[in-house]
Amino acid sequence: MSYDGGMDDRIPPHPDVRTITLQQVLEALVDPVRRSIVTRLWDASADIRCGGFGLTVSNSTATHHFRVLREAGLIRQYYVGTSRMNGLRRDEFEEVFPGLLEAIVTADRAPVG
Amino acid sequence: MSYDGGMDDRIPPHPDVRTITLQQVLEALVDPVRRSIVTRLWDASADIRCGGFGLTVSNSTATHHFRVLREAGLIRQYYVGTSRMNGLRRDEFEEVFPGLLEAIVTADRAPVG
DNA sequence: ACGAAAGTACGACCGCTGTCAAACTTCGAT
DNA sequence: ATCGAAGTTTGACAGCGGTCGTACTTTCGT
Repeated sequence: MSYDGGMDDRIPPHPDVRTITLQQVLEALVDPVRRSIVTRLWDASADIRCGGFGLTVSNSTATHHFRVLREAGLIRQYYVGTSRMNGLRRDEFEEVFPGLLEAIVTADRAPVG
Repeated sequence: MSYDGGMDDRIPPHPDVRTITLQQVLEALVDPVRRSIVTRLWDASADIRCGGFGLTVSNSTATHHFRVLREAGLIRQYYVGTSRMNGLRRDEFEEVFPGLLEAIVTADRAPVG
């Protein structure tokens, strides 16, 4: 079974959720920019295009961050026109690493008590 | 109030648990060696001295890892003779970042289903 | 008092990663 | 057909972080 949302050959394949390693996930989430992306997606009711996050880094750097998140199995990407959409693989992820994403998102939102 | 276990001036001060940042915690836990230390302490019923982990790195590297964990607020260190003991600051940590440590330890233990 | 045990401190090295600029691609609208 | 919008790719660069060896400190046991 495939885990790619749409069959758009412009997007490299998404990893099967069972091949995700904690190492990759932590390497992805240790970066503040990438963590902000995940947190935004966690709160969002709909998928968000790359340009819609208002990231403070250059386009090429943003592309890099999204790729790391995709390869870590955290987000799913697909094209709509010229926009690359990003969605959190929330439920799949929960099955493999229960509680992890929620704990990190919660921790990220509440830096001070 | 102080958070140092014993007043041994050989040990640098431990951070107050309220000053811990998620950034520091993730930077600490992204390293496999340090994660193995935390997992061992999570499972252990008693504190463990630095040499008791059987780390595959040199002594100076091990010292470095323990310092990162201490400064991130994850472990508490104190001397017993010439042995530096390490204990997980589990309950304090749970108050600040609920569910985080358990999620990571669980994820680390079950890489494959 | 002496030596071994357990770590620490200090530099040095090296690979990895986040960053950017510049050139390119692909699609949509005019 | 052309132009702009949205991202990607490539290459380069800089800084950080894990690693080690060596020298040092402190404590315990004899």
